Amino acid sequence: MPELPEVETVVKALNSVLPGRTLRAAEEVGRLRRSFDAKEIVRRLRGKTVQQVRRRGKYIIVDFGVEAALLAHLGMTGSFRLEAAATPRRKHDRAVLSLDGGEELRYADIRRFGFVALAFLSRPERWPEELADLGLEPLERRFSGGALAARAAGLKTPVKVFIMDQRVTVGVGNIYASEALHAAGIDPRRSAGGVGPEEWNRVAAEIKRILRNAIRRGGSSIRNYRTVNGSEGGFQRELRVYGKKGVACPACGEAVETVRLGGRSTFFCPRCQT
DNA sequence: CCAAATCCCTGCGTGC
DNA sequence: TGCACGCAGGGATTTG
Repeated sequence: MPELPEVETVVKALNSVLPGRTLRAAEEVGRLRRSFDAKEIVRRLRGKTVQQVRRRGKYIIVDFGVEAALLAHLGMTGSFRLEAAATPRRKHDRAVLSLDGGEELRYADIRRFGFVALAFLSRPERWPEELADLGLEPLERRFSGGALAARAAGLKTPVKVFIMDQRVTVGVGNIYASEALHAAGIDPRRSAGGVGPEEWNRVAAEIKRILRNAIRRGGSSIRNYRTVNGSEGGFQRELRVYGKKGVACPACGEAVETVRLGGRSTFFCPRCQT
């Protein structure tokens, strides 16, 4: 399931192939969470050339150097492929963008939790308005233990739910939240408001370290995640608690336990997370 | 205002 | 082999 490292990997791959390519046509093949309005996309972007591909949290923005841009979210099972137009389409392809040179950028999404849609930039290089409420980028300098502590003050919300809240920190999803709290030695069930300053420093540092490490590995391929060329990431081999219920904690040997927080399965070691 | 619950969607693993 | 069922979860929406 795509979180920040997976989205970052996809953005890097798109950036190596899309800039300089011109949009010729768009076609909706299946419904998504948001409408892929092919007619309107063509009206605003046909003949326009991709300038760059960016990321904000788990959202992908394709810039054409004009007010209109494409905004995409991979949801749980979204993926992009760049293929020759003659290559047969696949069962779960939902949206197709035809480019110059006889190639198509195809968006596939088994469960339709993601989307590709038109978005508008108040001015070039700014973010679409619908991303205004997003929180700090965890790999930027401003993201720190102090910033997390300030936002968490007085909150009863479980710390794991808190660090997954996209209004606080972007890009941390269910896998990396469990992994970061394990590395930081914090019990995911504790209330965010009760976590101490030094503990927040550890949480922030571990989020940064784990996300960077996962980006180096090309993300984690759990279930359906694939990068643009169809290959899998490698970070899933380094997961220490996620998906490991009953397995010995790599740090202390205690069996990993699971609990539901915020409606999501959460994995933790009852001995080394306190 | 906040937090918890529900929904969306499809594939996969399990039990019978 | 087939079928019912539970589970996976990011984010929007609904409910309490």
